[in-house]
Amino acid sequence: METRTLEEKRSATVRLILNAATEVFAEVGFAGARVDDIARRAGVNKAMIYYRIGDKEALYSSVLHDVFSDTTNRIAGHIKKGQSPEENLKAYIYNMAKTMDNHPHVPPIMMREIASGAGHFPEIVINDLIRLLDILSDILKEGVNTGTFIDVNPLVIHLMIVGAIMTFKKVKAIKATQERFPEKLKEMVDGVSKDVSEEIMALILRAVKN
Amino acid sequence: METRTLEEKRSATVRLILNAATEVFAEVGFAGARVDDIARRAGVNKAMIYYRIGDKEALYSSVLHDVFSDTTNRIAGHIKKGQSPEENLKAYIYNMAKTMDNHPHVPPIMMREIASGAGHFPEIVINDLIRLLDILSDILKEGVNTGTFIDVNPLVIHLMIVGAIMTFKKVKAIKATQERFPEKLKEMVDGVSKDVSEEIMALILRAVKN
Amino acid sequence: METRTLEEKRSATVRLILNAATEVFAEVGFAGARVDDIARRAGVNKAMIYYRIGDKEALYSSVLHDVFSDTTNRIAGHIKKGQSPEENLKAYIYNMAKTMDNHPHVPPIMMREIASGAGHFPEIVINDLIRLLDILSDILKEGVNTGTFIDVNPLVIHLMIVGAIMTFKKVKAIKATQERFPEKLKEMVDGVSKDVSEEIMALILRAVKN
Amino acid sequence: METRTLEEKRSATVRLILNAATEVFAEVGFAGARVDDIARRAGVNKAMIYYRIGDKEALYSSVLHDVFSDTTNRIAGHIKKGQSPEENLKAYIYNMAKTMDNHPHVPPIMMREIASGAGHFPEIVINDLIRLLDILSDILKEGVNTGTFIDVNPLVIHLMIVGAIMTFKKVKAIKATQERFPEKLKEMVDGVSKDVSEEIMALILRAVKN
DNA sequence: CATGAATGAGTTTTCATTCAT
DNA sequence: GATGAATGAAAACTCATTCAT
Repeated sequence: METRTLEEKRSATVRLILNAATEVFAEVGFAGARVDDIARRAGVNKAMIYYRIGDKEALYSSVLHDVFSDTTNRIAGHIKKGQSPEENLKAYIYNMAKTMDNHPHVPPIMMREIASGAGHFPEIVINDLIRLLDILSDILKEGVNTGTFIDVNPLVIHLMIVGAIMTFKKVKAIKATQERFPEKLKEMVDGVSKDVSEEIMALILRAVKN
Repeated sequence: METRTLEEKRSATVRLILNAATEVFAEVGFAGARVDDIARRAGVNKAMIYYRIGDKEALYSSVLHDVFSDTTNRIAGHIKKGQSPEENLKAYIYNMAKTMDNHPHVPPIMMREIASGAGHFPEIVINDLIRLLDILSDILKEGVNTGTFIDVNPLVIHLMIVGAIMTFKKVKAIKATQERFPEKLKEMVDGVSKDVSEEIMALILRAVKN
Repeated sequence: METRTLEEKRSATVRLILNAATEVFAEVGFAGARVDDIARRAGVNKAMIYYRIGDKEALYSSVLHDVFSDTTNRIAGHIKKGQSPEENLKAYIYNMAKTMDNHPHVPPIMMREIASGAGHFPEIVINDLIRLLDILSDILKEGVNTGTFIDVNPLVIHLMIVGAIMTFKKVKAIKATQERFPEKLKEMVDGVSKDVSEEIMALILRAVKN
Repeated sequence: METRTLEEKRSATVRLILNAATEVFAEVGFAGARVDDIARRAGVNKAMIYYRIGDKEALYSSVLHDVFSDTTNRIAGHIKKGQSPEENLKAYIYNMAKTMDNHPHVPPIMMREIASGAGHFPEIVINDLIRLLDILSDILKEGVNTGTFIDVNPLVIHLMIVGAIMTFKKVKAIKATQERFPEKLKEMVDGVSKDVSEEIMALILRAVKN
């Protein structure tokens, strides 16, 4: 006796598919993913994927778009004109880390995308990423203007931040899963207070502060 | 007129296979790689791969081992007791970047490995990585002892360095290939003087120096 | 403001479906036809086809029946007792050609049906065809009786007529569509005065006239 | 202990595939054919078809080429300069019929090809057909020059011949298979002395002779 | 040693058909 | 009556791996 409209029903199905696909693509990448597997996890018929979204590539694009589109919005929303460059930089890093906490699929998908030359990235996702870099660039520029920051390349800063967060979170996840995780590494991972973002924030600020 | 021994011929064949396989795995990952393709690029018969090395997984392990084994040695060789922590940290970063220049396949393979939970990493490679972290850890510790550095987590530092280098080099490579590369990004990439390692060295030093 | 009765509405829908189906079956044959495609072209919901007509085979039968039923009537109506055998034979050929002009889907459907062993032809259609041959047979017999024609097999005559008309019309249609249509063929097609039926009429008459 | 060379083995496999494919395409057309079925009939692994020939379309093209290429050669070989136009026209018709006897798959394949707009015909096959028409055209022209024939369109003549032979042979084949074959038609088919080619030869000659 | 032939077991994709509303 | 959602079954196609020579 569910009283959902057709529209609701459809988008619910699409949601199930995208979520399952995101999971699978994050775990094993595009080539490693099995459409069968995605359908099973989504609890829908395999043909439904083709009916609603399209072939495997279209599905992957949808996932990329779905996953990255709001990431940028989320971060952009926390950067404010009134705040000091230092506060904004902190917000940038903090929200980046938070987004990756909430969307644990983003790091692996992103890493693989970069690894394979970003060939799958749809225009729109690229634009999101650029918007993100623009935001960081503005923060850094303002910092330079106010004499707070030294002049640094925003891309390098971004990569240091993201590279560290992304990989750290992934390594931590691996640690949680694998029993044969080396003791030495374990210590290092645990050695990080509360959250990496704190540590990274501190380091990046030291690096760029005048 | 061939004056090569069988042994030489064999290892030459193995070399061809490993090189081709490294290329392919770097480009498209394990799941995306086609044994056919590897054989074709190596210029050897496909059955030869099975005869000499084994199945696809064995081939991948061989590649991982082949690719990572000397990376650590190379870096370790440049860290010297007599040098100041600052100089050693610089050497660490510089040689990391250099290694990735010489082995452009390392970044993508590594990124994908981390993305997929490092399930393929053979023990020996893990050990290499730990040895690397140990080296960095020692450098940082000595820096703390001599009052040069503040106390930071070596893993986070490592990831900031490697994440930035790896991704930057890959982004640069993408820029070189894709024509539809966005203008904004192009500027940022080109904005980096000569080599990223310089920029990163400077930033990391500022971050950790007391 | 619709003033159509339900009955009218229904038959209008059925008409849309049959027309679309005829088109599609003519273009790509039974196996090549997609129910989806037929529904889309008809502008009706796919389920409607099943509701109103039945499965794909039932649809095909309906189309065959729909397409062939009046063909015979049309031709039969033009053959008259009072006319000379020669005039009747001309009428036979002329109306055959005319029918195929008005029902351009008949030739391809018929050709394919024959090609695949006429397994789909419903009894009623077969009977129509036989009635047609009977008509021709009568014309030829009367011609023999009046000393006008020599004794020939009506089936062979029919096939010569129909084979030529059918294929010629199809080749002409192909010429109109394909740009890479060979020059030589183009000339031959254009070499035919006004209508093939004229040419064929003349030839067949020469062939059978005493 | 078969002592065939690799080359022989390969072409034997290709032969098996092409023969099976020809059969199946002739029976059910391109869209109706199942690659699985073709492989089964050929007694080879399905993957072999893709390995040796390519996808279903490539297979179909190969079949068309295989089937039509020697048809033309066969007919061309029987047309001689020294012979009278009348003899050559007879040879044309006779050998056309004979070829279709030996290659019973040609008629249905051709009929379906024409029905679907000859979209699959590879250039080379089209050229074969044109060569055939050229031959007929030359025969007819010479007949006109020597005063033997009236001036007629070779394409129409060709279609009358081929349409009649093709369809007659197919109808005869259907008669042999189907038990519910109508009595009337049966008589007409049986009414044809020995071979249709005789009947057609006579009729066409009457039609074109001066 | 080396290689081309061959294949079993998937994997992606399509499509006629049914169902729930 | 009509329609969009959904699916089972099958079809096309791929690929790691083995085999015979």
